[in-house]
Amino acid sequence: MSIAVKQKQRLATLIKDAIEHIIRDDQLQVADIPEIHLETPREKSHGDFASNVALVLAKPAKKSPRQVAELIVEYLTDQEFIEKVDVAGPGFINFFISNQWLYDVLLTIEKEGLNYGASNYGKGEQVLLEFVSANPVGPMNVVNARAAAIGDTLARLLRAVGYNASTEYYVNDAGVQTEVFGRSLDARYRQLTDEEYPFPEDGYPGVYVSELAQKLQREGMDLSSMSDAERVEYCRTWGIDEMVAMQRADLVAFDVEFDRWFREQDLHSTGALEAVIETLTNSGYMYNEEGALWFRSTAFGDDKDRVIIKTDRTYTYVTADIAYHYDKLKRGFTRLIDLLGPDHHGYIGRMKAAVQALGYPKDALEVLILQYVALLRNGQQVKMSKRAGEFITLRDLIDEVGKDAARYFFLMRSLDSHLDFDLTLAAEQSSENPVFYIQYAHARICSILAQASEQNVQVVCVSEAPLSVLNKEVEIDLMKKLAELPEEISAAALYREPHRIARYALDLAGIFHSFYTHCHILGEEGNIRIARLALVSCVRLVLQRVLSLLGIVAPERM
RNA sequence: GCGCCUGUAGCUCAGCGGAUAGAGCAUCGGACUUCUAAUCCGAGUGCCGCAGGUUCGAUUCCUGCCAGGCGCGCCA
Repeated sequence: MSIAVKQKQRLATLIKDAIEHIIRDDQLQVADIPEIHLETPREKSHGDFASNVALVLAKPAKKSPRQVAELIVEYLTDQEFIEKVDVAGPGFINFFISNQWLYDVLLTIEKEGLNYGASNYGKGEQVLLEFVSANPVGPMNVVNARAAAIGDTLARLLRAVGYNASTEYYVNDAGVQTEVFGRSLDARYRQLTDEEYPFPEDGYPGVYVSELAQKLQREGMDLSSMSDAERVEYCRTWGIDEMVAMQRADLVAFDVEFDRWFREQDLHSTGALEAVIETLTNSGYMYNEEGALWFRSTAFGDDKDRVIIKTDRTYTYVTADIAYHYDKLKRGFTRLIDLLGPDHHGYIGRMKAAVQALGYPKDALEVLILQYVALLRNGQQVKMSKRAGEFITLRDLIDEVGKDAARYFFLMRSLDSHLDFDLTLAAEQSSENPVFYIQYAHARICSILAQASEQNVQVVCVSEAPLSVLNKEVEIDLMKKLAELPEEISAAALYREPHRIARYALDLAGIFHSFYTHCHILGEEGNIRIARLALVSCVRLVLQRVLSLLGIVAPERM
């Protein structure tokens, strides 16, 4: 349990004891005591922690909130660590407590190091996080890039709170689009020797297909002796393997590595679709109508039933997706998280229905919807046309603004937010760019610590440092911020809100920069210097911790 | 028509049941003989889309409406 949470519990217990005592003395008539909730007020004059119990208790007690608050304060047993208790505003009880807990935070950070803030909420539960899963017939776009950053950091967060999280990329290598892709590649290949050769009307227009054709000419098999069908099939499989390899390489450059790349084709070749259809049929959720086989997803709240086998006896894409999710569940994952684009929200109902029809609980599947990204350059929206094959890819983004800035910009907003990504700002290496602001804080600390060691300044471990000299306002602010991290990590992981960590990093860097200006370290002597060195080394560890959760480099020099 | 997301400072967005609604950018004015000025300090700005409801208390929860984005196939 984090130090901050411990303080809250300590105070909550005191309050509860006081209320019980008040009831025993018949000063207050209430049926039961509400849950005592302690919060950290944003306003410093409201103390270190505050409680609203009196406001909640006022009505059942038929007294004014302030009267209740006064009564509680009166009954609080004296504690050494409590310096002052106020009743303020409409009836809040504000606690001012001694700084010892903040020094304990520093000790904890030193002890836990880069694991600071970890917990065991997940208790090792097996979670499978699926994200990106872009079609292997084209480069990844900016929504895929956003999904990559969010999904990857979410996985890191889930691991930090004790889940056994795996990541997976589903490769749609079996659909009709892959056949179109095969024909497109074949046509471009033929055009290398025959300029007149026609390009399919429904073909993929992007230049990457032509580039792939040139690579095929250099490295692939000789296609001249093949039949038309053989050529297209070869182009399809060879081309998709190439595309997948490219996607994987781009994601690696983005510091996103998947535990597994799952091929849809494997479901088809192992008979997984037939198997899942049989399972659903045996459970009574399938019926024939108008020459097609339907899944009664409305039995679980979906808008309409879904076709599983079309009249032409082929499967719909939903069929493979159901088989895929069944496969995930059978592998022992008790919670599946899918991170999808906004155009897939209609898909939630049918997949949740499928999971239930297969005998698993409804919330075994959790679908997170990511909203769109608009790219801005010099204040103008960047126009993209998928038809013309003109759009900014993940690779372009990394080349233009760098991996760290790109990840930060995707992670700084909530999933629900329609993100405006300002390329000009992200590429800027200046104070306006939040990424550099955070990294600069880290570099500054490294510089101080390096100079301390050059100058043979005594650096002791936190447990031996005279921490009680850390009592200036900005020092307290800094330690309080450090104390918040464990709760921030839990909230970010459990509510699937990675942007909390991006914001936390920015806040922490801001307080550090202010501290840096107001409090010198190497220029000071004795206890102050020793204690501040201990403090900044803790700040450095925490910055490293949050940057690594965000997948952003913590540079030693800038 | 139905569904999802959004509407908060000039701009981009936090906050999502509590006390005087915040941050960055933009604007203006200060601070480098001392650990990196990629920094700091100060200044001001808000019918929290509109209207009801729940509550001791609503930007936060509920309902309706308005506006914007995106979906709604025996496509994937």
